[in-house]
Amino acid sequence: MRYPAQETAEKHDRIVEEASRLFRERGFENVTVGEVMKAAGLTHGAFYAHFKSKEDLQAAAVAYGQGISLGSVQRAYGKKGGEAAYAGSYLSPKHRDNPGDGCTMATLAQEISRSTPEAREALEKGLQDILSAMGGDRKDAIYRSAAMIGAVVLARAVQNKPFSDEILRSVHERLD
Amino acid sequence: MRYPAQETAEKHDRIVEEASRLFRERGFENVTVGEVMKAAGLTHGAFYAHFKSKEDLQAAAVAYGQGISLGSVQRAYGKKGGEAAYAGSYLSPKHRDNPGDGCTMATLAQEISRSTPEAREALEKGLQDILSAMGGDRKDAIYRSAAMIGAVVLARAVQNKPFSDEILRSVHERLD
DNA sequence: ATTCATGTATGACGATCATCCTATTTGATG
DNA sequence: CATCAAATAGGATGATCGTCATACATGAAT
Repeated sequence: MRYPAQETAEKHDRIVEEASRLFRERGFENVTVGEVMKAAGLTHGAFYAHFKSKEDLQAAAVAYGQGISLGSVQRAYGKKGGEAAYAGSYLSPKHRDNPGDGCTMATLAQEISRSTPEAREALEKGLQDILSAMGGDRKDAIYRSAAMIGAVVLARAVQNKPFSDEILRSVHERLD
Repeated sequence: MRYPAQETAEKHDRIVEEASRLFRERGFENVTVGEVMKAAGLTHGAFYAHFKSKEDLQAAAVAYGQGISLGSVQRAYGKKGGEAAYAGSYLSPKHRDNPGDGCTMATLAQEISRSTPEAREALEKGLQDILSAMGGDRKDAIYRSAAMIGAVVLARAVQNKPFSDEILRSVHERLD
């Protein structure tokens, strides 16, 4: 590599980060390669020097997003009462209202289901890692994850704010 | 109307039904207006005699799908042990493997979140109706719905079959 | 300093798709 | 039977977007 290897790697990472954020905000289909590159401070033509295809980027963005989520879980569960604290922040209006900065599964899981094996693999590995990090009974971890994801998905789909808040609160109460 | 009103209405319904099925199978963005019309036995040109736009059709398809789901809930909860029976069928491999014939929220909720107010309204009304039909404690109905939807979403996203089955089973056990 | 593989920018291509246009067909109505 | 609004078919249009081609810039290696 004649370009500084480090800078290239940083640009690569920035593309993935911006893609991950944009995808979570608007879904894979509603974000163009050009937008991602612009957000990363480059033009669309340079994209294919970094990724084989948009689908390739999608898989990388899912893996990145799952990594961020895993970090959140590890950080929360590392402290006392982490399980409750994690549920509290996951089921917060803040998380609901900021999908671009939140859980990848709660924004993209359905689209990923219909996506490439690579993207699905990235989701799956992330989920397994998260379940491990949650520790305790595995069935419990699965159940809690499903309930939290379902709650945020519904809370985001609903337009009526009180109803949306009610969904978050109801599931939160049942998980304590 | 010079065309038989009944036949026209039936065609209208068939378009919505086929659209609902196709959208649930592949998502809004991956189904074209032409495909829907073909599935309904018509050509793409006739579409705009029935709907204002594709978005209009999406909202109608969501409303239709939610209506079907409401019927399922009402039918199950009308019998003794209906709550358990409903969870059993919702969390079944059959439901997971046939999204085109299943719950609209479990396939399209995330896309609907980013869709028109009309589509979101259709989801929201359907959810409220379903929660009412589930009866009992409303908080309980909400949390059961969130957990079931989250479970199916995750079970569909995951590629490893045993893991996918495990997700369905784990959530099912916790709901009994 | 010269070289040259790696990145980057700009523009173009080709495919897809929602939507519109126009001509044609249908059958209820009078 | 004649009429004509409603419905349909088939094609055209215009926009979007992933991807590629070409030319240029960069700076590590020699």
